[in-house]
Amino acid sequence: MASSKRALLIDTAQALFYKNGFRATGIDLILAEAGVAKKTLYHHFTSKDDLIIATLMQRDQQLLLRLKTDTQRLIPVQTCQTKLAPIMAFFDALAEWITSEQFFGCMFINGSAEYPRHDDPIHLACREHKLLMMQLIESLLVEVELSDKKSVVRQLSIIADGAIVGAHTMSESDSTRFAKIAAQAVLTHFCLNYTQ
Amino acid sequence: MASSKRALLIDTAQALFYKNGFRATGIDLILAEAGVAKKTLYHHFTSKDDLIIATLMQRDQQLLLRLKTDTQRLIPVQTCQTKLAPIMAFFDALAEWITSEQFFGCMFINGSAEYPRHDDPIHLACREHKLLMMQLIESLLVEVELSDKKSVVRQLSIIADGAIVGAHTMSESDSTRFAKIAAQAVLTHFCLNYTQ
DNA sequence: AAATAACTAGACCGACCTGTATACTTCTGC
DNA sequence: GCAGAAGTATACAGGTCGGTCTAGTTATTT
Repeated sequence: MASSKRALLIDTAQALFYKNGFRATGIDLILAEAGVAKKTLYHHFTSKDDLIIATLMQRDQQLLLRLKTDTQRLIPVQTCQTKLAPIMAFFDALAEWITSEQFFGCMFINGSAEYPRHDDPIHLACREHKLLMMQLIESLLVEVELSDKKSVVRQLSIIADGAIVGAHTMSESDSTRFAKIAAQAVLTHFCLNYTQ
Repeated sequence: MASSKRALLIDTAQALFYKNGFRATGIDLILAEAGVAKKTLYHHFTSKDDLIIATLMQRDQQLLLRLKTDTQRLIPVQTCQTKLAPIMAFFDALAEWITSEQFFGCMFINGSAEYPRHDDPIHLACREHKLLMMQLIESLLVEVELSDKKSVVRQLSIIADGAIVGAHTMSESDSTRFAKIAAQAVLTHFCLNYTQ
């Protein structure tokens, strides 16, 4: 195995950063939790910020993969029109994630909150994830005929983010239910071939 | 004046916390910026967390007042149905705030991100603000006949939060435009007496 | 005018932070 | 089997953190 320690460090850091925040989580805690020497960390990463970005990149891939997989699994159980099933299933996948045991909001929204400067590499990494999330939403709308697809993608992205924030900030895990309803309303409004 | 220093400290802290984050902003920087002695800070506040909460409470009042005022001002220029004008004006007020010079997201979303534990006093203060925000949205819907008002309030609240997050995390200030469109779609869908 | 409250300036504390250096050990590829 | 990479353990540097303390100064109130 090339560098299992590197992977172990990222996994440990991810759990701690997500649960407690980036600035609140010290290097020493990560090292103690992972059982790894400090020298090893700085062998694989140039700085804490570098570790944060690597953590965000892994989280990005894992979360998108999870949402994609869960969405596909949930498409068949949708009761709506076939072409809308993928995007509706996406909101169910979102609900599963949000109501799962370990949910502390979106790591990327949290990251951009802790590193507010728009030119900060960490902030930019968070932005990158949100762009990929929008691409995922767009990919689930390929079969849907919309009067303005770009606009609908933006609207659904906003609704998804709002649901995540609502669930975390207000500790109300049922926000995805309302997000799905809002998404349906948007799709009804802009779908050219919609049948209730 | 009872305690101008206390007000000065809160004002200074608010600007710095908002721009740079809570944990990233040290007590010493606030004191230097405000030109106030450390002893004075700990005369008015028991701890940094106490100052943070006082800051959040002031911010809560100021932001809600600003949004209420701006909403009232923007009601007359709405082109939609009269009864929907208040809530539509709210999304324009949101847009004015988001596109204003100094915007670093929602201080309460950021706060709950930095203090993720749901029982943390700071997290709870952020939650409180979001509840008041929902009350504001609800108050703008009094004249609107809706099939399920509670549900619509939640949906609009989610859309508003999504717009704020989108503007900050993705650095795209036009998110409120799409939020307003989504809000219109939701209202169209649930409004009993809607006419386009 | 006296007393009390609010304030300044700055030293200081212990804890914690990121990151580096030293010295040694284990693993791994050729 | 040996060289080099990757690892451990730990001390340490240099700084910042929140918070306390002392001592003296200004304001306010009665």
